Amino acid sequence: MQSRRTLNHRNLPLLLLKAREALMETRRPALREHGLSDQQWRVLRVLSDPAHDDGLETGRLAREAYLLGPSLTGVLSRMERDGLVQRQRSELDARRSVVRITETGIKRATLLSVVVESQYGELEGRLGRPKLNQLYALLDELIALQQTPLEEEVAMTEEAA
Amino acid sequence: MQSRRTLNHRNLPLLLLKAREALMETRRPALREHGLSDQQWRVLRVLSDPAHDDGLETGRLAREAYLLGPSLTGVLSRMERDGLVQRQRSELDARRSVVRITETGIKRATLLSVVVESQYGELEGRLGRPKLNQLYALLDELIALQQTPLEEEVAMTEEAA
DNA sequence: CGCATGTCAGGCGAACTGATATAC
DNA sequence: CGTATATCAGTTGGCCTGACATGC
Repeated sequence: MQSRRTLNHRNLPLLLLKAREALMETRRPALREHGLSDQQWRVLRVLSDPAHDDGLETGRLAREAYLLGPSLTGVLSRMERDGLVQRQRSELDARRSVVRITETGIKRATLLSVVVESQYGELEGRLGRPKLNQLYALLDELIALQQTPLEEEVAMTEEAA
Repeated sequence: MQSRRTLNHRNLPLLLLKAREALMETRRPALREHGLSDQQWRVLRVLSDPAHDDGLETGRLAREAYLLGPSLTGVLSRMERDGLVQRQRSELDARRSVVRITETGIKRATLLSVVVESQYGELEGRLGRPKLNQLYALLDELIALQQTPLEEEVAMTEEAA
């Protein structure tokens, strides 16, 4: 017999949150020592890719750093205040804003990358490369799954298009 | 050759965040329709376990719902305002506060459980039970890992104890 | 007394919605 | 014209630290 109002499944979102927090617990102190919030580090990490040295539109940056537009605006103004990035209007399309990492930002990112990389090394050593890859794969699949709408909805969307 | 300031690993915390958000994207609308924040639902879910019908200390509740003490205080006062829970001082130990779910809270939780359960069913159907279990296991292991300090630190801690 | 428990106070960064300039 | 882009304005809920009252 089934007891009333019982949830039969494990709490997957909570499990994901805990796993993330478990990782961030070792990473956060390093970020904070260098004056970065979680979101600022996500942004800096994207911009520190040399491929973006010529700047990146905020729209694309928001997608890659997984932030909403208005949140990114706030994050960027704090980072600009701290000399980590620079913003300027695009010359080609004046609606767009382009963000570029500064030398200070590069130094900060380089420093932190070393720490983060070493923490990945530690993790790999403990969990093992195969399991880590397995985890990546499962997460990728889970994310892709949720982005695939149900069939009825797909049909409707395609009809509308 | 290695390019400068490159991060060689995938961004696992971000991946975990995206996976969580992917799940919550389908769950959140239901929560919001019933006037619950993510954290409120975590709390309600714990309290809706019939085993806690006689109340739960806020300390234990905080651990189980994965919230910090002061955050829980705020969450609970909003939930009390909305008639979902009741708080009262423990009679045995007047330092402690005991939270109990109300009838309204039970109804709300029961309703939402149905939705959430059906979403798990959907997920299982798409991802497959084996992979889901694999994911649980990997996340459990990851969480446990990070809770295990390094050996030196273990030694130091035990020495201190 | 020291210690544990919960709450309060206050500041903060970010989520989020809706409105607004701007320019394609 | 309508659409797209970024920002602004403002509210909110929660994180977090430090202090505090209370009672073990």
